[in-house]
Amino acid sequence: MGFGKGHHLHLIDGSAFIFRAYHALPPLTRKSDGLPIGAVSGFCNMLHRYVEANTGADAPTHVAVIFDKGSHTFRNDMYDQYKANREEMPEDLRPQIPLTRRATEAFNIACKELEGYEADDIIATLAVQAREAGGRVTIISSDKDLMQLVGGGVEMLDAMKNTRIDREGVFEKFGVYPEHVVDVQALAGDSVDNVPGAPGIGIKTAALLINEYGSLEELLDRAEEIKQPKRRQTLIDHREQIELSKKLVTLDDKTPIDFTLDDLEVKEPDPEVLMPFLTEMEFRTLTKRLADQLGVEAPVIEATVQAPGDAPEEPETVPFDKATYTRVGDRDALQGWIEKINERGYVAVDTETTGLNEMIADLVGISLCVEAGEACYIPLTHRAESGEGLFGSDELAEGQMPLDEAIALLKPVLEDPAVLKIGQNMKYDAKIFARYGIDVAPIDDTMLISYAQHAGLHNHSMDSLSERYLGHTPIPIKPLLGSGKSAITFDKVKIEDAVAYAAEDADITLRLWQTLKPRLHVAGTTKVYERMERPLVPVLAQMERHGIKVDRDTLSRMSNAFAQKMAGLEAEIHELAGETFNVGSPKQLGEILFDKMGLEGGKKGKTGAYATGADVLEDLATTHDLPARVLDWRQLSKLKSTYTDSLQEHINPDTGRVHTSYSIAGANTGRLASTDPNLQNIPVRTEEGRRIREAFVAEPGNVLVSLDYSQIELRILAHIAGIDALKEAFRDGQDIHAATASEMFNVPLDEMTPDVRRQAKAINFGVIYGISGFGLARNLRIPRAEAQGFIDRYFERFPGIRDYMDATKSFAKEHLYVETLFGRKIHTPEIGAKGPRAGFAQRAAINAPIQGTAADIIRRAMIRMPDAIEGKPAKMLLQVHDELLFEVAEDGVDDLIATAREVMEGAADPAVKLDVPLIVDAGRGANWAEAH
DNA sequence: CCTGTCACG
DNA sequence: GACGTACGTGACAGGG
Repeated sequence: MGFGKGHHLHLIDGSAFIFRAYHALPPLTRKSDGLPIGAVSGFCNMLHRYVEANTGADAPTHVAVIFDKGSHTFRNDMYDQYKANREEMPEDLRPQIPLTRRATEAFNIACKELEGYEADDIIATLAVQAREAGGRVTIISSDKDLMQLVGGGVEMLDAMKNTRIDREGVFEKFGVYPEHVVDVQALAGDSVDNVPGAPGIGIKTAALLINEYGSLEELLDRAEEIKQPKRRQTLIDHREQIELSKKLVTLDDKTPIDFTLDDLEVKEPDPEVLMPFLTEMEFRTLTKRLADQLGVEAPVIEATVQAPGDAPEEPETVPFDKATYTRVGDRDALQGWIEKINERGYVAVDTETTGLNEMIADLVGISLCVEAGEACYIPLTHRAESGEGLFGSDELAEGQMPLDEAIALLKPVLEDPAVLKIGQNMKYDAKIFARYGIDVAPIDDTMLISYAQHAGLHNHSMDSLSERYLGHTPIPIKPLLGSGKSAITFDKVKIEDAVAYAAEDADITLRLWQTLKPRLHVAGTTKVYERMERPLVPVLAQMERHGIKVDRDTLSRMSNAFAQKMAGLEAEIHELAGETFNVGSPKQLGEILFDKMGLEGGKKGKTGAYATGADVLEDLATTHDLPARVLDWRQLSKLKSTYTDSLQEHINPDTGRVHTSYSIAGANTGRLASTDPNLQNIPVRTEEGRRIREAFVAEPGNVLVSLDYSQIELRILAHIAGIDALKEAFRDGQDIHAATASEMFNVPLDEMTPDVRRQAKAINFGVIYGISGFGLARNLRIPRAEAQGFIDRYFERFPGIRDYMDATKSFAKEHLYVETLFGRKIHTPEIGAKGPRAGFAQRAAINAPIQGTAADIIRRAMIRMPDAIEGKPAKMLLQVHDELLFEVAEDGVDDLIATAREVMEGAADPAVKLDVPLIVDAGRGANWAEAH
């Protein structure tokens, strides 16, 4: 007999249960592996309580838990801003979503969802069907959007407050009966779902109007009759928006569900299914309680003990074994993996490519891992082994699915907001995927998770993390690719070998994630990771992909000019030396200078060679021509080889631009590092070098705009050390070095000489670096005693600086790390060292919070920048520690400068309230030399 | 592969 | 009292 009179259907709003459970409980994790499990635990308890409470006379005959599915629904097609202001799902909730489905099934309760529809629509469909069949319906939810369904046997139940809502209850809430709820909602809008409604009209006014005119349509048709002029105009002006709002809030009660009410009949839980699930989740109390109630033996849950603090975990229970890795060669196999991934809610991903430069390298294959030891490799463009000839075959190897097909299948998962993609250095993989039209999100990155908790302790490469935390040495790539001239690219690797290598990388990545992610919390750097490391990945990927235009002809002309000058200098040098030798060889040069010419001051280093650094040559240059020529030659040689020659090699043939790569976890202090090429050390200090920046240009119709923080590290020092005199000088906008000099030497500002100012400037910088008399003496080329005198006077005038330095050193000694204002931790394991290393470690500890805080601030600015400049004709191209470089359409320059400056100057807010203002200077021009 | 040198903040 | 010493990076050339 089908559902009908006398039957009672309960419809549970699954998402509401999940969020309530998530927010009600602390972030519990599963003991054995650290999987976040709090929401699942709360969800199960709520289900259990629900079952217990519904066994009496009024028990339902049918029940289902309804979930949302997919983030894109028909409402997004109508209105792209629908629910656009929703906050992203919390990171630790995401992997729990699939588990709540399993929990529902484990309790033997029907669990329903439908792609492209919200849970509310399915609830509406079922409620209407049940009502028409003559049955009763209780919707267990407090969502006001569902109130339009109430009436004719349909009621709502707020499980938290245990209150039932009938027609009168709806009237209390909305001022209208259920049939007019959508009219009121259409007018009032909904800020939670981002439904616009009519501006200035809330629920009260909306109900008043609907009650007066009878319906929304009537109201809109007769809007002219409304007496209040403002209200009248609003309704006339926003008619379309109101009608759209009504469509958005109206539930679809005709969703194409593939089951009937009869499928939802209440069933007893099956202990054979429920117990194993609860055991797997390691819910001790609930397992025991339900075992008692169901009259079965409670299964034993191993009491695993989590390793304390930072001690390495117990060795992995699942050994690494390449035999467990599978090769995915066709559509069906890949679809199987995608199902597994969707079920899990997370997946470790790794790409194999033809090279290390992600702007050029092509995709060769993809590996996936969902569980320790369960990984696969999808070969895509491996070449067939060549029968003869020296060059590999151009033919594709057998047994690979077409690249396009794999991309099309994987795109929805890799872009699914409900599936977390885990990688080691995800920026690389994300850039590769971006070139194939996939925008990978959301992500986690094991390299950054490690960096956020262990900067300064060890590096964060997969090899060292695997050794350290998994006790496993990954398969080296060298034997597969060879080295030197005979090296091959990954597409020439035998697929069999590639499976073992690539799948293992994904396997390791997943295990590292399981091990390291829960420890972020222990280290207290979760916020650092989530707000300052991970969000930077897409921002940098975008900047790197965009690149900066570099004019080859300019560089080439400079190279030629440098070569000519160098040849001239070389001839002179040989002439002066009386013989020819390699000017570029410090060893040969040393012998010429100190042995042959017999100059004074030759010091041999630990290798036995004379030191010939710039400082040595500069001393000699006062009395001899040869070292002076060598200094000139060296400068030109540096400019030519490092810049004018090699930058040309880095111009990408496809884009005509230079694409650097930033390493996020490269510098211990939180700074970025730029490689291949390094665009953070383009010359600027000498006129000759600065001209290289003329080759960095904007596209026609655009200009380059440079914004840089003025004296950011000194400002941070003033704040952290609490130096009132410095803070005031900054607040008054004074020349800080002159102000320092005035304070130190009792010279009025208007009598300041450039030389006194220069000395104060050197001291200011010295302080940031952890000043020493020797270092300052060398920098200023003054006697050491004099330098020490300066430092003593400085500390006398600014005693807070010495206090800061002492406090930082003792903090480092006690904790073995120091911290930035934003909570970034930089470990200082050498702080207790004896001998010369002690000094190094102490100065690094003093410098790290200052340099690191500045790095944090510009990171925060960069993370906010894409949203701030969205829609503007501007692109962020480069970061140089305290500078951001943009390429901007000519008519958008002023706007960009205003916007970007606001973001940069406000980047510390609201996390940290600085006592000194942050000031950003701006410049613009056709090239980087002009803009800087 | 290591060292010295030098470019940047 | 002696010991070395400014902080953080990356690229290139020479030389084993």
